[in-house]
Amino acid sequence: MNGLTRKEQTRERVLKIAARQFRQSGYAGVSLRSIAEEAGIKAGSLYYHFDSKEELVTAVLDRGIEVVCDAVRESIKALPDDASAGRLLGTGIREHLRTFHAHDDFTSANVRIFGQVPESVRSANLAKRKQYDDLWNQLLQRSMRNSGLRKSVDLDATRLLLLGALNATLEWFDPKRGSIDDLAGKYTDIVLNGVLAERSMT
Amino acid sequence: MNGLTRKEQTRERVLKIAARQFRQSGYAGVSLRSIAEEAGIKAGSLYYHFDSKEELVTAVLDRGIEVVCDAVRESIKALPDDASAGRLLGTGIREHLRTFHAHDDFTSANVRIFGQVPESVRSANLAKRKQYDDLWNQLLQRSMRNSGLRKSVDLDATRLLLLGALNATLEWFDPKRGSIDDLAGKYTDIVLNGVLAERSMT
DNA sequence: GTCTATATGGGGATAGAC
DNA sequence: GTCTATCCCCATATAGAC
Repeated sequence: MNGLTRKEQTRERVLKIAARQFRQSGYAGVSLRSIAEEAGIKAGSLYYHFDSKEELVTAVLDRGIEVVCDAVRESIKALPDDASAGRLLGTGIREHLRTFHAHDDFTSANVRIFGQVPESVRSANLAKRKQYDDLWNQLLQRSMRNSGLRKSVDLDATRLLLLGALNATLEWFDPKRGSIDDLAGKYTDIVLNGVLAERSMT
Repeated sequence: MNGLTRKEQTRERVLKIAARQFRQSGYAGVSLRSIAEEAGIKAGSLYYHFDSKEELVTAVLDRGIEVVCDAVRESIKALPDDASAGRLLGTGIREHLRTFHAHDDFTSANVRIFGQVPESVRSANLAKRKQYDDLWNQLLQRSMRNSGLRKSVDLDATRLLLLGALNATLEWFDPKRGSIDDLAGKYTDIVLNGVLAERSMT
């Protein structure tokens, strides 16, 4: 008993398989036949669970954002009001990476195929992406308000640099060659303190 | 006269069209018919220029790396031997972004579809990717040798963070809302100096 | 260099049986 | 819930005319 009806169980199994295949082969490179085959059913049966290929890929893309957005939001809530900029950003970075790689088929499918799905699918997912961007904007503004950040840094650029770097880890990270938390620590250190031996402000 | 034979001109036109379509629709989402149609020829005629779809996409992927690798290598060569870490990294970052966005259909196609092309195509392009990674490793080691970088920073992590962030700009950068050189300056400042108001080394 | 014609196989989606 | 059967369309690649 896991609280899911049989229908929900099958839907869940299909979603996971679809995410992995979309990640590996792209949106057009995956056929409903191949998803169904791996799920142990026939292609026509998928239409009992999803109205179309577009609805199926929409569910995959949405989950890729939701899991990370929810996890980061909750981890930040648990911090004290006066948490330092380093603590805020370190927590956000670590939690993003942890959740990202714990659901890597969904998150990677999102990052990889977002730009190649039909327009209606893309715009539906864009709303969720904006929510996650907003969460990071709040995080950065809170860090700035506490006088924790240099006043000359551009918060939009910081968010874009950071999330771009974090998302890119999906393309190379291998848990056999290092832990997620080590990686989070290194990335946090670089972004907080920079790589120069002696700062050279302009 | 641009020094290209008629055959080479057509091949060049086809490559540019293919790059844009692959970027937008993914590898499997692009048909030779649609490439040919946009190029003003018939699908069968493509086989006079390329042996297969795989050979065509290989040419697109390879150029996406080559243009950037060549540009960054040349820009670094022009620097004095004792160039500072800030100057070395600033130049590399700026030149990467400039070339990346000057050939964005090729570079974006590479970033987006590398993970979804047939294995033989991917491994052929991987050799070129390694060359570019090596170039950045040299750049970072030279910066470190000049005692320009903190000894505790992990150079592999720095390279991965940086190139990940730079590549991700393809997904959002809009020249109408800011210049490439401004962006390069902001990214360079963040990576060199960090975002914290006061450094907190661990 | 590009064309037309064709071989061969796979795609999303639907209808109705069970 | 899942099946089979089917509609209609599109894919890569080749052969040979021009």
